[in-house]
Amino acid sequence: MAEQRLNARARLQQAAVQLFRDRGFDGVTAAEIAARAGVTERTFFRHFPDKREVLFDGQAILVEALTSSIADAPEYMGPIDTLFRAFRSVTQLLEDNRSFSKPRQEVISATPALHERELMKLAALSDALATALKARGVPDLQAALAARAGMAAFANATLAWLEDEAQGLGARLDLNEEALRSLF
Amino acid sequence: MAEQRLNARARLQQAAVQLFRDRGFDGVTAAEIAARAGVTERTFFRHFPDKREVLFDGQAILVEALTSSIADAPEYMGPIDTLFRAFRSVTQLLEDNRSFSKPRQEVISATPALHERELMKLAALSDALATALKARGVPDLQAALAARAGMAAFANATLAWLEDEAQGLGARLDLNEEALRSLF
DNA sequence: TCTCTCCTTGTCAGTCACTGACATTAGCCT
DNA sequence: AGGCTAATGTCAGTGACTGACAAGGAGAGA
Repeated sequence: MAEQRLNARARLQQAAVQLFRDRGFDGVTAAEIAARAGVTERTFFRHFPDKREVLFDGQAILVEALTSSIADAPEYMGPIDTLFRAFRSVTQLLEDNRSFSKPRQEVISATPALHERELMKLAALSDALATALKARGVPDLQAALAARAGMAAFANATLAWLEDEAQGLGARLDLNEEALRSLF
Repeated sequence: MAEQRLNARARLQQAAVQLFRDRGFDGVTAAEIAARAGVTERTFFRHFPDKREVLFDGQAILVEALTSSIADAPEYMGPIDTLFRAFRSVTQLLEDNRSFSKPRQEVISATPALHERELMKLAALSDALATALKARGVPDLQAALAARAGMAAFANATLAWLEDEAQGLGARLDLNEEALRSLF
C-alpha cells in the first residue's frame, strides 16, 4: 500500500485526464475521479484546491527553467532577445512532454472554465518573466510589456505546435518572433 | 412594479458592488445580493450565468467602440498605430465611468476568482481586436500578436490610471506606447 | 372590456463543488 | 511494543447553480 500512498496525486491526475477526455470536464464529478484513483472525494480536494487544478501542475518546472535562463543570459542582451532565448531553452523540455500535453490541451480548449484557469497560469508565468527581467535591470514598464508580448508569442507557438506537429516548436517560435518584430 | 421589472438587472449589479465592497466577494452569497435587490436567488441566476458575471457587463460597448475605431482607421496605418488610435478614442468613455470602474476594480483585484474572469474578458477583447485588424488585411499572426501586445499596454495604462488619477488615462497610454516601442 | 399570450419572476427540489472537524490507519522511530 | 507523523476516510454542512413548473403583469387583439 506504500506505493498507493505515494502516487495518489499522480493517479488522480491520470484518472482526471482520461475521464475528461471521454465525458468532458463538466460530465465528470470530482467523486468519480477520486473513485477511479481509488481514493475519496475528500482526498482529491486535499491534493488539489479545486477541480480544475488537477490539470495544472507542471507550471513550476517551466517557470524555473525560463527564469533561470533569463538570469543566465548575457548582460548586454535586450529583453526581447533574452525572452526568446529562454523560450528556445525549453523547447526540448516541452517536446518531450508532447504526448502528455496534447490530450490535456484538448480538454482545456474544449472547456471555458479551464481556458480561464489557463489564462491565469499564463499571466502568472508572464509576471514571473517580468520579475526576472527586472532583476536584469530592465525598467518595470518595459519588463511587464516585454513579458506579455513574449508570452503571447510563446503561447501562440506552443498551441500551434500542439495542434499540428508538422513543424517543430522551434520553427513555430521563429515564425512568431519574426511576426512580432515585424510589427515595429 | 413595472419599474422594478425593468431594473432588476441594474439593481442586482448595484447591490453586488456594494456588498462585495463591504464584505468581499466570498463573504456575500448570491441569495443576499438578490435579497438586497428585492428579487430571488433564482432571478439572479437568470440575469447572470454565474456570480462573477454580475461585475462584467460593460465590455460590449468597449468592444464596439474599439473595433469600429479600428475599422475606420486610415488604410495606410500600421497595426500598432491603428490600435493605439483606437485606445485613445475611448479614453473619454472610460474617464466618464471612472467612479463606477474604481470600486469595481478594487473588488476584482482583491479576488483571485474575479481576476481570473477579468483575464478571460481581456482575452476576448484581444481576440476581437485581432479580428478587426485582420479585416484590414493584417496577416493572422501579426494581428494576434499586435492585439495581445496592445492590450497589455492598454490594460496596464488603465490599471495605473485607476489606481492613481494624478495622470490622465491619455498620459498613461503615452507612457505605455513609448515603452512598448522602445523594446524593438 | 375581456382574453390570450409573452415575459419575468417565484417556488421547490436536486446536484455538485468545496470545507471543517474528527476518527482511523500505515509506516517509521525508538 | 509504543508512540509519532502524514495521509486518508467519514460525516455533515454551505453555497453555487439548474431544471421544472406555477403565478402574475403588460400589451395585442377580438
